[in-house]
Amino acid sequence: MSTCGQPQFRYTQTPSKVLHLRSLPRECSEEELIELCKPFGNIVNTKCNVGANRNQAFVEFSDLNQAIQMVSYYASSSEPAQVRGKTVYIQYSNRHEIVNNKSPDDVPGIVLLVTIEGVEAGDMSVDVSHLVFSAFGFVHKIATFEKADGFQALIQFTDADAASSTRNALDGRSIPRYLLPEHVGSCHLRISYSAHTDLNIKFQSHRSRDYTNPHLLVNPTAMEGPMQVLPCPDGKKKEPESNMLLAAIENMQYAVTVDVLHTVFSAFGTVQKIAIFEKSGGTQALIQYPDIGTVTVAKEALEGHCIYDGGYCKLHLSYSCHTDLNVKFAISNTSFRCRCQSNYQIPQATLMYPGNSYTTTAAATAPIHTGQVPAQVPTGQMPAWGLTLQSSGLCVSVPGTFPGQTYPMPPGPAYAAAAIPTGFSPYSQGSPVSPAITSMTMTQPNNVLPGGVSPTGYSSACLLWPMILLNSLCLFYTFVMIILSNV
DNA sequence: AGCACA
Repeated sequence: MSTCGQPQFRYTQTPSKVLHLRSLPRECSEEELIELCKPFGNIVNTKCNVGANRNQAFVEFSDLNQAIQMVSYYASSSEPAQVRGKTVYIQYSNRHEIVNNKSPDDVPGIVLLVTIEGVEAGDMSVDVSHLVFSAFGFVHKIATFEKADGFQALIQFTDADAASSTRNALDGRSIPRYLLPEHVGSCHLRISYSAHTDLNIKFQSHRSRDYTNPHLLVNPTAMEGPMQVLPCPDGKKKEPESNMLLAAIENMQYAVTVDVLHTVFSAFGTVQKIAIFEKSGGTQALIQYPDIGTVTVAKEALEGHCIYDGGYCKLHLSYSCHTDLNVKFAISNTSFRCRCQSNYQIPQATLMYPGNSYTTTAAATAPIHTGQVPAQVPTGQMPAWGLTLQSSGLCVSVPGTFPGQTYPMPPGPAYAAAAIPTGFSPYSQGSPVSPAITSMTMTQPNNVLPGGVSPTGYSSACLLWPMILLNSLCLFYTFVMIILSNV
């Protein structure tokens, strides 16, 4: 008959290492929850957004005493527990452990959630993400964002197969070092499925990309970067030596992309940043090297030369008065009409460089052996690692084709020699290209330059497919590098 | 503001 008349105490009687929190702000994140509770102990599990209003949560401490400390602290504190300034109420749960009976991580989908702890958003561009994840299928969309504990990206594939093989292959692995800034410590990928079914990318920007829609507008705010790198007024052009090369490109008969410039200028050392812009009716570019010496070498070697045979895209080089490009976002493709590239450490392929007697093998040399000035390489020589991957006999999915399909590596370099015409896009050299890719690209007469030389820059009329192919092949290299770096 | 498959 003891009618205590206070049924609410029922919930606070038995201590539990699981706490029940209510009156949380809407969409309260796990991070915010942990932030609130971690001063009292070790949190081993959480469950957020529960209840009809999704404003309740559970937090499980590793030890009962930790839960007791938290409850008793706020029971006697004059300051209530708060999240985003909203008072939350804490009590012991009537259960003793959190059961996450449906972990969303295990529900397959086409969108992967990728976390890289210790990597900040600025360290990992969308392009690098694209590079890494395209190895297993066509990446449709990418959205990146910064979390309290690191960098996260949502990667959308064509189908669940591509997503799952990517997850299986890359979860727990690391991104090749050369794709990230030097100061980055660990770069282990943690991959789970996202609950998203279709990412809604509104703009192409430094944080998000929709590769299925090349006509999507570039976020105007993201354009600030390239706008800030406009060169000095003409009068100030003749500045003392600097680590920045200003290139005026004359007779722009063919597209000159950051990829092309990167390939050309990487022959002399590591290219850190590239920006292309229009200036007084002409095209100019700024190429940033780590040091003045490299600029000097590149300037002397390339001054007056043409990127393409026949006097096309003639380079006029001078020292820029800038010392550091402020590039706020990076796009490695001209297809978005925003040609600006920062932290350009993506492996590129060989570019025929007529007008000079050698071929730059940027793929093999520039990103990996930084600062190296390669000796002259005979035209047509394969990048060293192209050979390596071919002889390794690995079976991988060839990007740019149907995801999930696997192709055995053709033995030896004969494949490339047989399939690829002279002067074809350098990406094909030393890389196993599916016949579908080869023929498709070859049927683009616009890609073939006088003298049989094909630029890596494509005519603007057919940007999408070449863009995908280029990126995909590039990514394929990266994927192999991931494998190699993990064996 | 009061206990769970989002």
